[in-house]
Amino acid sequence: MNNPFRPDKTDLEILRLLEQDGRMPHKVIAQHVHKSITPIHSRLAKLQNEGYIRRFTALLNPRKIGRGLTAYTQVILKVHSQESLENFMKQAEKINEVMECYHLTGAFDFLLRITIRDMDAYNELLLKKLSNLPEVAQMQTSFVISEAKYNTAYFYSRSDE
Amino acid sequence: MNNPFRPDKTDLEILRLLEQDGRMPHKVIAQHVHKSITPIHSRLAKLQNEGYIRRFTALLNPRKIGRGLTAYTQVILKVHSQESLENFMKQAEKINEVMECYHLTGAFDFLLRITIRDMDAYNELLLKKLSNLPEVAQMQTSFVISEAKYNTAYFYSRSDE
DNA sequence: TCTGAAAATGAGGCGGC
DNA sequence: GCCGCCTCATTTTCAGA
Repeated sequence: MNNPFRPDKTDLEILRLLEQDGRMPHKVIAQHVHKSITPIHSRLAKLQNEGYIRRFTALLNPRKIGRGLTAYTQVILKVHSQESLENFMKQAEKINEVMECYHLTGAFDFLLRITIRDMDAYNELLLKKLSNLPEVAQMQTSFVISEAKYNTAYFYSRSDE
Repeated sequence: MNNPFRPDKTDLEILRLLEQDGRMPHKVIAQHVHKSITPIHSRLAKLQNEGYIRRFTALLNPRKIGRGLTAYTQVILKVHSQESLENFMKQAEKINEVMECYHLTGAFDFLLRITIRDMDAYNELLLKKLSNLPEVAQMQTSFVISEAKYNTAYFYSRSDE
């Protein structure tokens, strides 16, 4: 009954390998962890059921698909009521160019990661959408000059180019 | 010879589907785009060769694997020479907890995304590694209270929970 | 470039240890 | 909880239009 699942070393190694290559065959994983395919299969099912793996995905190259400009925008709200916070988050989520939105401690309230084609497109986004968000008191935007590191793998530090 | 590859609508749809599910079978993709399996296979090979797909990966749940705390740290350097910038980037890349590092326009120089177990672990990281980076003049850190949106898919806005 | 089909490889299920 | 075998699904290659 009360048997909380805790991944062992083999489970963590499976996660590490799948972070490196989400399509690695079970056979290859099995060789790495010195087991047969069957336990890989059952462990993987368990890891997914327990929510260790959010999803499998293909990471694309934003430059190639017209999203070459990345902006980080700091937002300060006028009012910090629950309603105001929730409204802002709801609006931000709906904007496709906003890839990430975090509520933060510190000098400002929210940090947005925005990816978009170019500065002209950003200008349009700013005029048509961002500047119309009613909860916002101040916004300050910085643009990414270069990406020194971008890594989604917790168990394996790898800088994708 | 000079025949630059430009993805057509079918290619973009394949990318969109693989962003949603990096393990979607070619057969299922084929049904979505009303083609047979063979062209899916060859188009996918081309998209990978041309660098449209960076890689396939499993996105993990950071809370489950002891990386429940996320920090965004703004860094200002003392000196802005090429050497100083490059040294800082090299050092930042080497720190496993630094998942992303960007050189930015604006009021500060770099933005770091740091994921780590908890505040005690952050304290240790700060004392042992971050505060020893010689190029740094100022650092200001904000911690993530909540993640309103986290999306890696450019063609399909989806907020992962 | 596509369709259709064959060959090779991988995934998922079952009994036994 | 693991192994080996079996069956089914998927991937990859190939002939032809």
